[in-house]
Amino acid sequence: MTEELTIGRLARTAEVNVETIRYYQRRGLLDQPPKPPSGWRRYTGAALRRVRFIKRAQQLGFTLEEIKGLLRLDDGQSCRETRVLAEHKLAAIEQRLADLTRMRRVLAGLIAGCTEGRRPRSCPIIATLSGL
Amino acid sequence: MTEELTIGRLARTAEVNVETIRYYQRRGLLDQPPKPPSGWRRYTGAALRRVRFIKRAQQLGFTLEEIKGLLRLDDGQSCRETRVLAEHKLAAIEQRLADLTRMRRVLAGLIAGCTEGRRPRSCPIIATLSGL
DNA sequence: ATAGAGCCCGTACCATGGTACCGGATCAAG
DNA sequence: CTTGATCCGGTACCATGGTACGGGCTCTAT
Repeated sequence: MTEELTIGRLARTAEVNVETIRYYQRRGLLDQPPKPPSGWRRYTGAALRRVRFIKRAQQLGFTLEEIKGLLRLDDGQSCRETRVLAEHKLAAIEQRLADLTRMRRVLAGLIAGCTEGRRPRSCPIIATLSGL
Repeated sequence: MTEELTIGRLARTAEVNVETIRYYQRRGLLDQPPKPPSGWRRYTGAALRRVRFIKRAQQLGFTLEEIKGLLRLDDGQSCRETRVLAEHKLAAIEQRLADLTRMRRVLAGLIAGCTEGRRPRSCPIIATLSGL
């Protein structure tokens, strides 16, 4: 019953468009379940989890190609290769974290400055950001 | 001399394509300096700083439209409006930081698990990521 | 058993952020 | 004063990540 996932249900549950599911299948990020000789395809909870993973990874800045790479690791049993890839991703994430942290500090400082009622000649945001 | 920035020099210095400079001008993110009656346009250090700012903001996940919004704040003297926009950006950044931090924790844990030489039936990365 | 919602498959279209290419003008070095 | 690099302006094209649509088939609820 929980397994009565048609493509539409799957899409609604994962909060994506049906077309997006099909697109992921075309892109090879998602298996297309076999089609019963005449009828509708049925998807499992695994497909749902996979779609959710794709969306989450995307929000973190991974491209579909990168995500495909991550997913492929599951099939190949090369744990070492997986680890290397994961380490690369980790390094990338840490770089992004550092950048964002810097940006946050600058923005928070600017907002504080504005709030204090200082009345700079021009808003300091661009001046400051331009020279991070 | 430092101001002898033709579009090509500007692009090379900012490490972007000449076409990208033109594109930013078309999109209204960058002013096109006046063209001397017959000759090449000259850019100032301000343009260089602006291009660098755009690239940095992009790396942090801002779209060109959003960046345009940030830059427009400089012209309008509405410090209050600026602050509100900056606060929105700050909130967005903090959300991204939280997501990335979570991702980092998960990835680091997985890598540690792999490194320990545990020999799981299948690489645990996808299984784990799918259920963040 | 029939209406209407939902699936299937293929193809076309869209927004974003660029890149490439063109013919012609301009500049700078030798 | 020529030659090769670069600029100008315009238009065309590209990759990514979808979204829309249309004609036909399948389910399910009444």
